Amino acid sequence: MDEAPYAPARIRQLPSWLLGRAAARGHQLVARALAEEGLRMTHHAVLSAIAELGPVSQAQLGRSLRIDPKDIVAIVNDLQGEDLVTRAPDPADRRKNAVTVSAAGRRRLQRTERLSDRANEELTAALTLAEREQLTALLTRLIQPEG
Amino acid sequence: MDEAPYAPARIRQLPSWLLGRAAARGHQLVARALAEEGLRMTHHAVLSAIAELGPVSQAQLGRSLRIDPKDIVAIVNDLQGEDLVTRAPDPADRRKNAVTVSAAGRRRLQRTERLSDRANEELTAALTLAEREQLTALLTRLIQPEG
DNA sequence: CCCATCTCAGCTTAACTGACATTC
DNA sequence: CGAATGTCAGTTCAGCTGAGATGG
Repeated sequence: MDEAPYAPARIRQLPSWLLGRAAARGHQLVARALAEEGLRMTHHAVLSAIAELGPVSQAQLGRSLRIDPKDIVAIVNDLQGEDLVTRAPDPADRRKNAVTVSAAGRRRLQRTERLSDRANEELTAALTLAEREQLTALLTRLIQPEG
Repeated sequence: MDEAPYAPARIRQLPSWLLGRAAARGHQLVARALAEEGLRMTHHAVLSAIAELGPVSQAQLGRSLRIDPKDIVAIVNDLQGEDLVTRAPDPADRRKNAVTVSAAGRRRLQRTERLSDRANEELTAALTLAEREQLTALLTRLIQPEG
């Protein structure tokens, strides 16, 4: 019974299943690496986006990263609690918050980016450089709403 | 401020991030499709694996699908509660349960497989057939422990 | 004795739903 | 008025940890 084949053929071919397993492995690798700096994967992504997009509204952050804007609230709360970002009312549109990375945030980001890069390198260790680029391109098209 | 570029470049290139977003989209599509038949994605995968691997132990199911054997317990409980599978002690090794799909399980599986296939087709609609095969191959190698 | 299998209780993260006040 | 933004409370699913009982 235990000599059964490696993986059931039906399931093994489903993109949704493969994506789920691969994402789980990736999340595990990256999350463990980032835990060293006390950030979760989503927090690191949001912090990185804030650093890159300059003063940015929370709604815009959600659209950029395809994260529910409601979840951005809690994440920015956490980042602000560690003084990694600042949240100020946008003078031009008082509904919005202008979120900006702090100096401490940039320093932390520098370290977490190194850890994240290393974990992603480990995740794709089985692939050649060209294959990694292929994978990136395919996944990017997969998550675009419009082809 | 809201004219910021589509996605932050730093994050957009990380395999772990792309996998997470793509998996989230795939899970949403498939889960909603399967909800029509009252099965969750993991339940459908386990049911499919049981049907394919014949009488199989829970530990073997976990290894095949890369699911924690402890989570298999609850899933098989649910499937058994709906009479989709039977769980009998393995006479050859009394530690094990021999899990088998029932007639009702096969009927349900037939319907959920159609729904699942349709959702996966929708998930990969932006890719050509060759690209889908490429993606499947790359992801498969990504989740293999060895090379 | 060591190892594998199964079960249980509980936790964490990520993502989602619904409702609501504020502002454009 | 309708639409967008931000906040709050609660829910679901997947995956994980630790502990323990049984059997090979």
